[in-house]
Amino acid sequence: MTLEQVAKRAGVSTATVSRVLNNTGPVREETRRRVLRVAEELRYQPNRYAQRLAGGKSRTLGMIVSNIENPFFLDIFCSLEEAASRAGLEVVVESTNYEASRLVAAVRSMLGRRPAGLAVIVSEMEPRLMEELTALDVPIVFYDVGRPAHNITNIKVRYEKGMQRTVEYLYALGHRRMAFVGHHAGLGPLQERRNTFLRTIKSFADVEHTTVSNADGPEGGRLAAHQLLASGFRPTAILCVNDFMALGVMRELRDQGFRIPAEVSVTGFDNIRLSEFVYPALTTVDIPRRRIGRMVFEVLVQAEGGSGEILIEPELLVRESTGRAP
Amino acid sequence: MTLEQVAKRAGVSTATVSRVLNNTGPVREETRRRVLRVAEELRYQPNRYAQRLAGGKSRTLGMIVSNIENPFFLDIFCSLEEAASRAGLEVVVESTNYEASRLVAAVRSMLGRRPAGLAVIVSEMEPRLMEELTALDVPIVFYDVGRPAHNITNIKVRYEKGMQRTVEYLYALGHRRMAFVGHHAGLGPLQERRNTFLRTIKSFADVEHTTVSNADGPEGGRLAAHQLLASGFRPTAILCVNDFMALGVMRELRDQGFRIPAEVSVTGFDNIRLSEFVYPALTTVDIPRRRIGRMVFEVLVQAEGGSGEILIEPELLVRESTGRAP
DNA sequence: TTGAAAGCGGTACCAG
DNA sequence: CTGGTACCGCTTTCAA
Repeated sequence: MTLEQVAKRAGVSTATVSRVLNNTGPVREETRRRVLRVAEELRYQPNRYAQRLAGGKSRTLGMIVSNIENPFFLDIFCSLEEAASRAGLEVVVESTNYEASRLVAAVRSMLGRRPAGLAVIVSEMEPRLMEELTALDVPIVFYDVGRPAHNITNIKVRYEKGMQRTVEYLYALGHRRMAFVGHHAGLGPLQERRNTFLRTIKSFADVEHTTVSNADGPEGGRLAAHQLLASGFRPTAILCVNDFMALGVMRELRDQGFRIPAEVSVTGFDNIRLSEFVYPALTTVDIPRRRIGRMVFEVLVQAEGGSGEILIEPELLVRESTGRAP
Repeated sequence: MTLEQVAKRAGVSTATVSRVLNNTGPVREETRRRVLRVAEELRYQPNRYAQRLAGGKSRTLGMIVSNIENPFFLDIFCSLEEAASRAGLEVVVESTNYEASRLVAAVRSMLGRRPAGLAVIVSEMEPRLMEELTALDVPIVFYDVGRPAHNITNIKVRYEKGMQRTVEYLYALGHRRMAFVGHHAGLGPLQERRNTFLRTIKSFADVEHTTVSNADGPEGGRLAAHQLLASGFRPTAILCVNDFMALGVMRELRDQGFRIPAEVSVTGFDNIRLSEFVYPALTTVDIPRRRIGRMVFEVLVQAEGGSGEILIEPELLVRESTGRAP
């Protein structure tokens, strides 16, 4: 089913059909009706590829995330998508599973779509990618990775601040043996988080500590906790790099008979919606994902790029999974 | 950056560039190298729209789901995506939020992409949509809704069976006051589930029961439970239409001081991965989402459509959220 | 082994 | 108001 067939059947030119379908340019009311009717009858659906090719300006935003199954990323995607669709834009996502090679492939693939903007919300990075992207004139937003540059704006969360607050809070509750559970310790931003933990903890001379790492997600969290406990270390508090992993950590603790928070306190990071539904409700650090999604939209579409850095202040949320050290 | 620019710079025709980039047709080794080098230098990225338009056969699958934030749908998407990308296909998703109008829009939008196949994993339906789709020659898979037809295959879960098992199980544990928590009670498949509950329960003459409905998701589950308890009815078991809502139901029960399962038993449906990480681990009915994702792929791509019905047998998984009636 | 050129299905400008 | 037509950027014959 093509525009031409519709045109033929309606006895008009393709130009006219295009005009009525897109409400562009004047068309006699009667003609309009006729075309509309035929298009309806034929169940005509414009070929999007032809449309884009001919059309010029792009109507799609690209978004690359590390792990779409982690609600943190999913939430950002959903709010971006919401804002975008309100403006008549579509957003296509791709998930890299934290692999730099997939990130490169994803970026190339997105670029092939000639997007109106690109959001790169990932933890992995490939140095040459930065150069490549810097040269482009597509508006880009990075989260966590990258540096501001022409047409590139960065969104960064003051992770240290959240971490610091958390450690101080736990310390005040009497905790002196803490562990950090993370994932992909080799990737820049994630390594940095681990280091932040280490740095923070060292300012308290009398705190024993350790860190473990496993896959992102509840299962990874569970395995990490398992490793941790198997090592013989007995933390009274476990700080997780994100809520998603914290879910698994709590499960493993319970399976091994530890009460939360009576015997072990657990904290997360992100404040995914699930975190207040689990039991005990998770003490965590809020990162305003919906706000981030909207920001991404604004930077990409309304500011049409710009450049610079946006800092987000995370906020400690005390709930039920933490308490006085035993 | 276009093919032509690459061609010009490499001193060859666009045809040749196309050949080397796609590895189609013979090209002298030296020419190939030169073209490749230039393409690299120019960071050439083919325009996907032009490619598709010229190319002919589609390399994309469309998938429409009711609520991408519900892990049930997300899991199916991820496994389909996995299978597809292994075969060099991409899949684009759209989420309807259970609105029939959005379903219609989503289908049209997908059709505009001239997909190689379309998966419609939703609970809402629009009668005229069925006709429209039946006329098409695109392979289609429905889950939950629709009827088999030419090029249309249906995947259905024997919901009654799972429900029956669950009720029997709870009955055997002594439960005589049960409630069903659902969402979108007006939509066919969901209404059917509620009815299944009602039908099943009626075969046990001495069971008091009721049903409530709210939005899909933990928050909806919480609100539903709130309503339920506010009504004065005191169920000893609450059966949820899915795990996602069950999370919220459990939270509300606890907030109101009920112990699970000592005072109230809770069951879910789907067996999303989260269900074994929450506390208490959720008794639920397994629906093999990854298998469904793979099936969708096979039907769409390998069988290139076909038609018929695929039945899936769900299985009760007893975990910690259910126990003897108090 | 390579190039010229005809589409693919639209959009939009220019005449009429 | 409407039609003719030149692209958009790539793939794919068909000849050379």
